Amino acid sequence: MARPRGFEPDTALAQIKDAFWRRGFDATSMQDIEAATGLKKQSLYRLYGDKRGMYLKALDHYGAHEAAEAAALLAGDGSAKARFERLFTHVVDSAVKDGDRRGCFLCNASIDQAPVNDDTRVSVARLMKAVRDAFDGALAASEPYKSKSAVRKQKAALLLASYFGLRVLVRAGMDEAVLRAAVRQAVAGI
Amino acid sequence: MARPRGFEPDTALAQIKDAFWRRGFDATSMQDIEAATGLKKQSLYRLYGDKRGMYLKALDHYGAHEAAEAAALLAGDGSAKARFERLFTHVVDSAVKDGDRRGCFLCNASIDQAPVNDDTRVSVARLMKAVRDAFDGALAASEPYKSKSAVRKQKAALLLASYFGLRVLVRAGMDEAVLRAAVRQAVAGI
DNA sequence: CATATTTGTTACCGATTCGTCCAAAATTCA
DNA sequence: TGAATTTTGGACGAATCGGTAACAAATATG
Repeated sequence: MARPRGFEPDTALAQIKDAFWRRGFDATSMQDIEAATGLKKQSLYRLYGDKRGMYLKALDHYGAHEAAEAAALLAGDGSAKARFERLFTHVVDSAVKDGDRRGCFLCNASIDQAPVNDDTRVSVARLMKAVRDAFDGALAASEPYKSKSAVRKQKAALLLASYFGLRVLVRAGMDEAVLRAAVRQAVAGI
Repeated sequence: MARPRGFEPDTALAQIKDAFWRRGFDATSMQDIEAATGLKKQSLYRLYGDKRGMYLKALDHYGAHEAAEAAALLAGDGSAKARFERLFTHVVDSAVKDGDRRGCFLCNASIDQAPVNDDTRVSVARLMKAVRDAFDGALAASEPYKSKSAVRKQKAALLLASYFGLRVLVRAGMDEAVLRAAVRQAVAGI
């Protein structure tokens, strides 16, 4: 009894996410979002609320897909070292081979929106915690990290910093040589 | 034969830098800059050109001061490990004790402006190269890095990533425990 | 003192922003 | 067919944006 929706809300949200991911919150106008989705503002506002709502939903979408995919790479089989090598190499490969220089949406949001918007800050904190847990879990796959939680915490902290830093370097356009070197050294220390 | 300037251009630029540092390029309006400096737009435009010019000059100011100060910490005396411990500990201390959660301006610029603005991208690349050189130089203070440039390059790459990642975590509001742990593990690997 | 030049202040410009409102067209189900 | 609901489209508004022009105040030099 009602006209059916002419598009898929989830793929539209994925397109919104991509727009925010590339250019950040402020530099992405509603016009940009209309162009990215092929929809009109009316439909967008009705479905996702205001621009901030779209951004937060896009961030959640990132957590449910890209971040979860990364967590899956860490949760696979193999030693702790093998798991992190998988993740870090994947990051550099997609940057170099696919030319994906968007970096990490969570990382981008941490820098340009978390400090100025409360809702974004709590979303970022929540997603960050999930990433930390995934890192911790992957380390716990091998000794001595499995039994020694203190050294595991410390190692996980450095891996977390290295991971985000790597993705900053990717977005900054750093040369492949440096990215590869960082990955090699990071996994060598596990 | 002309009226003298009623303010100090360098301190005004430092205030402009602080504003952009905190909120990024887009979220910082000319009104914000007026408030930060206590000057009127006319004086600002006359002295620094347009908003983008102010941003680029602020970025340079960061390179000449904060980044140079960090390089000085690395260029002091002591072993390579001691030098990086100095730098990394300083980062965490200023975040925790002084409550400075602005993060790294160069890192912030890499994420929110370098991908969308050419001038910013070249400035970022230039500053990033200076940081890399400083890291490489500090590593070369100790063996085996002094003689083995291959392992030095690799180690420097990870330290660079760890450094930027650490500063992202700072801006994201990460707990002191994690920051300290990352620093301990980072210097332990030197 | 007078003139020249820079600074500081106010007003204003056109463009763009996000968001709302309203009406017409489209489409499915009763 | 008619009722319900969505999409589309434009118009609109209030606010803010970056940037410019014009004018008054101040000061150094002649």
